[in-house]
Amino acid sequence: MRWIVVEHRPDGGAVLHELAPGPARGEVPDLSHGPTASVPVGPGELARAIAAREVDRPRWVLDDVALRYPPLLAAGVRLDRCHDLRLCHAIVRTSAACAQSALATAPAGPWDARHMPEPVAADEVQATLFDALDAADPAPEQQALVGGRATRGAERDPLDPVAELAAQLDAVAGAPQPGRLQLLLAAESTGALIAAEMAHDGMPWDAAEHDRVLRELLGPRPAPGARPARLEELAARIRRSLDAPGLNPDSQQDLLHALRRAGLDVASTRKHEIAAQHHPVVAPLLEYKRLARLLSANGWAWLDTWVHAGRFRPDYVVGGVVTGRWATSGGGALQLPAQLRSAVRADPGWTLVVADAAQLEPRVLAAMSADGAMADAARGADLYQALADAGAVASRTEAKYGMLGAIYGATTGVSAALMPRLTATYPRAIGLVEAAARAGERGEVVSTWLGRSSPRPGPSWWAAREAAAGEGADARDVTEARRLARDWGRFTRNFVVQGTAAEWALCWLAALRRRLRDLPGHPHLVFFLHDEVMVHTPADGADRVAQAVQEAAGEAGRLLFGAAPVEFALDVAIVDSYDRAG
DNA sequence: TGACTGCGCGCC
DNA sequence: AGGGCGCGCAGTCA
Repeated sequence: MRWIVVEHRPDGGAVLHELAPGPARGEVPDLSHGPTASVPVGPGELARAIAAREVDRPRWVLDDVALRYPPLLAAGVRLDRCHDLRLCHAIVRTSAACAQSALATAPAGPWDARHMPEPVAADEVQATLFDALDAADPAPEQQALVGGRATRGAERDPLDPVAELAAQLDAVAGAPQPGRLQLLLAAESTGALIAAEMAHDGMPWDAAEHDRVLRELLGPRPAPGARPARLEELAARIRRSLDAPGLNPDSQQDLLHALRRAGLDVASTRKHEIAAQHHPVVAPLLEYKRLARLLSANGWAWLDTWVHAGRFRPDYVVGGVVTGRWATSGGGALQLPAQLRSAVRADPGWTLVVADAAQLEPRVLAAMSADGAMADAARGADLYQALADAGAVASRTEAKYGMLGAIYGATTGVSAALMPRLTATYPRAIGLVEAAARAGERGEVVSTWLGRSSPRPGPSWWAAREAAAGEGADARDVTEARRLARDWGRFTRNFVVQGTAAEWALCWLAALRRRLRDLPGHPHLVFFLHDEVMVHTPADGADRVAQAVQEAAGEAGRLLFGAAPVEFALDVAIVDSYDRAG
């Protein structure tokens, strides 16, 4: 495979560095003698120069796909493969598998910033770097690096993408299982391409249907800042039943006082606490909270801001969550409420293929722990039912609560009570999450299957630990330190499973994207959420897309776990609108 | 006025 | 209940 590093220049041009193919299977390039050729490309010619080379489907090495790819997409250029230096740097730098590498042990630099700095002339470099770097990352090391670019030509240029790639590949090569990290870096990078492509293509969104749903539930669209009729009506009923004429039900504080004055035994305005009361205010108040939430999170203002020309374009943030899940920085795409899914509607003549992985996290746990008994249960379409049928628990509901409790770290209630039985029946699976929890309680780093590592606890965590172990420690110090330790243990317990599930999902997505590319009619991904994908496709190609989704799930399982005997079952639906799925 | 925090909600 | 998020609001403080 060809690898081409794109070095962007401040003037909008670039230099394309061709790398020599590596010795084995051509996966990793040979960087020992630098690039084999370096071709300058003028401003305005970059998209064409890249498009011309894309016919060979090289791996494009970019400093920051989120920054560089959207302009290429706008110019009609799509990339098949890439390596995102910024995202991969973050993984390699924190991975326990690369802890001894030069990249991991170096001081923080520009590649540790949340966004890559725009390229600027040398005399402006310093200010830009400081702007881009996280405030939490102290400055002294930066000065040396920045100075290095301007004055010390012999040392590594901190913004040199070829040198950065070399450092990353070197760190990965030194890991105990380099193949896993290579897969993770490839999957993360493909994710960056997909996120940009989905933002470019947009999710089909029927604004008229959205407006219809809002009118039906809230009444006509009010003037800006005014309450819709239905909410105003409910507010009046709430004021009457609490005998609080001036009450603003949007104010938690006012509401709490009014509730208590009316004799309700509540300590907060939480939904569950209110629901447990017997009082005429309960029904209208719960309805008010439900509708007020819809209005503020996904009302007309949201529609105006996020939907244009029939497309919803959230800003996906690849690697935005410590576990490797994606985040979004706008539009709230991670929480599209069920009430509005009818607005996600395929174009005329097109349809939506919606697929989600059934019980992904317990299946991932079964595979990564190589727990034979649990893998047996994970061979069918309904893992929870299989756990119940195997006799580990009494019912499907218990199985579900028990597994979620095991993965999330339940300490009380029904779920915790199921743990002894689960531990006895699935010792390897439960042992894996328990070990991750114990490691976290000790402040150690844990890692996913492919090698993404958890962050360390912060200074206050260690301080509490010190205080509890010190001479003058009292019972409160000890209790507090134990609580913090258990909290962090629950985080690391969940990290290994959620993070590995995110890796499976990334591989699924990447495998699906490659298959879609070969199908007619340009079916394309329009949505991805943790364990769920949506493809917008010409209606007559939907069956083939559904088949591709299934094949991709199988491929993802094999990529991560080899021929592991775990089935990654999917629920697949071919629908005109999202509310018809699942 | 703007930055920040906590609350409450809803998604996986 | 227990993990991970984003967002809008209200309240606080500078």
